[in-house]
Amino acid sequence: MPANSSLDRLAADFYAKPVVDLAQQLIGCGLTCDGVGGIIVETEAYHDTDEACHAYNGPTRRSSLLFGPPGFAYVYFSYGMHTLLNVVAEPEGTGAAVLIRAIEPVHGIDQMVARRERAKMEDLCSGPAKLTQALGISLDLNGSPLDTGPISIRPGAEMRLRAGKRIGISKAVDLKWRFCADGSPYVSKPWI
DNA sequence: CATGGGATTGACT
DNA sequence: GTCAATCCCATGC
Repeated sequence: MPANSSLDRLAADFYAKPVVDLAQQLIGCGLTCDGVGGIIVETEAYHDTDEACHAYNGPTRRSSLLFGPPGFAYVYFSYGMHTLLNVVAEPEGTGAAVLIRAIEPVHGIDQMVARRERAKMEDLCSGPAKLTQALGISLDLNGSPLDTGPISIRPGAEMRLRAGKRIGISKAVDLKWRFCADGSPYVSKPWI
């Protein structure tokens, strides 16, 4: 099987399920961009019924992608210097996405280290903006399809999960919509 | 057209 | 624990 084949990727309809379920099922899956990546160990769910979600106020130019068909990358730019990777979830018409917060580095570690010079292994991808930097994911990948584009997600082993509150948001902070692989050292820091 | 906020990180006290 | 950096986009005049 070629390293970047689309045949073993998750099919687009895999993402057409409730976003909170998808967020848990993506833990343990493989995420790569142009062959560089690793195992997803931390995610958060966002839904248009949820105040903290960009889709909360209905489709706009930025968020309309979230209401489209599932299985696409939604790349969002924040704080003037950081890009965050999301996966569009739920059937077309529902605005929802899973934020990929951390991965365990596996493939192309040399490239990741080169892109993030001062990083140690545990810090390479332990945060949503670190991960996009290490994989070379930028805003021009916004809207790219996960089943054929440079970003790919493949099924992986099931893992023990922990759930907790989401991080870095000011609204709907009590929802337990953050998930991570239990005991992984590659998860982003603050754990409630 | 001007303004303000944000799903973060890294450096410093 | 606190704080600045810095840009896209939604909102409002």
